[in-house]
Amino acid sequence: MQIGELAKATGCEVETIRYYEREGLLAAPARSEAGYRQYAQRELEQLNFVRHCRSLDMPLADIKRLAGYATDSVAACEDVNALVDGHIDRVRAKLASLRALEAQLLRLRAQCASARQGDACGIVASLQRAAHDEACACHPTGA
Amino acid sequence: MQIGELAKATGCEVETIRYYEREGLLAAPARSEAGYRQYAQRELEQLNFVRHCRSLDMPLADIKRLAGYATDSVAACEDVNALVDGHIDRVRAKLASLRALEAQLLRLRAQCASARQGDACGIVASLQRAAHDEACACHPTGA
DNA sequence: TGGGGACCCTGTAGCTACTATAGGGTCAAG
DNA sequence: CTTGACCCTATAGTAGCTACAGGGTCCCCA
Repeated sequence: MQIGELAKATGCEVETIRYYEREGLLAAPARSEAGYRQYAQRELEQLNFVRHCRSLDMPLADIKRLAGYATDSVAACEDVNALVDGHIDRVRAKLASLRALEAQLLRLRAQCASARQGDACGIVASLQRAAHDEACACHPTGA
Repeated sequence: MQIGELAKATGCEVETIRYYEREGLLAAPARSEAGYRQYAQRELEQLNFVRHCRSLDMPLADIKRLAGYATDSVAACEDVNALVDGHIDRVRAKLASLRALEAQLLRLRAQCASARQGDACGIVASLQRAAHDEACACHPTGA
């Protein structure tokens, strides 16, 4: 299998495959006489493993470690769990901050008309006021 | 005000301030004889505006446009709303994908013991099985 | 046999929003 | 006159790709 076929089979761009190889996530494959990469079923599975982990948004470094455990998985349970738990924590933290962000943006969005100053859009006015108030809080005598 | 004081006043790193200036988010300030940047209240507010928008996770390009509307805000309402709405959409899409991701990760986490194969951690086994199944689906005759 | 198009190769630069150096100059205190 | 804190520019690094540039290979069709 050439790299293009592997790309089609996995839904992964050719450049991305070469990138994974450079980064050590995929073993360097056999080469044809002309220097073309030659892949077999094994490498297809390896790449699918990586893509599956990436679809779970795991960082490449974590995937590298997981792949290591895949060949030597005895007693790696604790490490694997720690890794997955850490990832879950990160996802949850991001979720919490995005939820707060959404609420803030919706509040801001509602300012368009309600905080309008003359012809100026209330959103911009609101953002400016916040910046001004913070500036005054920093330099109480400066205003 | 020197750049260090501005940094302290806004909670923004000195390098970040210089970066914003390079990127055109902050106007180039006056300079002392020695070439030191000299900031006034106006620039403090400008930077607070940027930081406030960044705390809403707006991309720098959006902030640049918003800052433009701040000085010329008449009739910009539609553009501002489109910009904010677009950002809200992005945040919501990210939220949805993160929620799905969290659920997937929790399912995966539960595999540790339940999908265990011999001594191997069930999480790794589960990821490997997924990769294998996808590989077989791609090449039904190849397995 | 020659030409074209599809594929492959390496190496490097770009993206976001910073952060962190390297290598220098300036300024005020002691 | 030195020390230390500050400032300057320019460049490289971060994550995970993506997109070239500039070349080689392969295979088909006439």
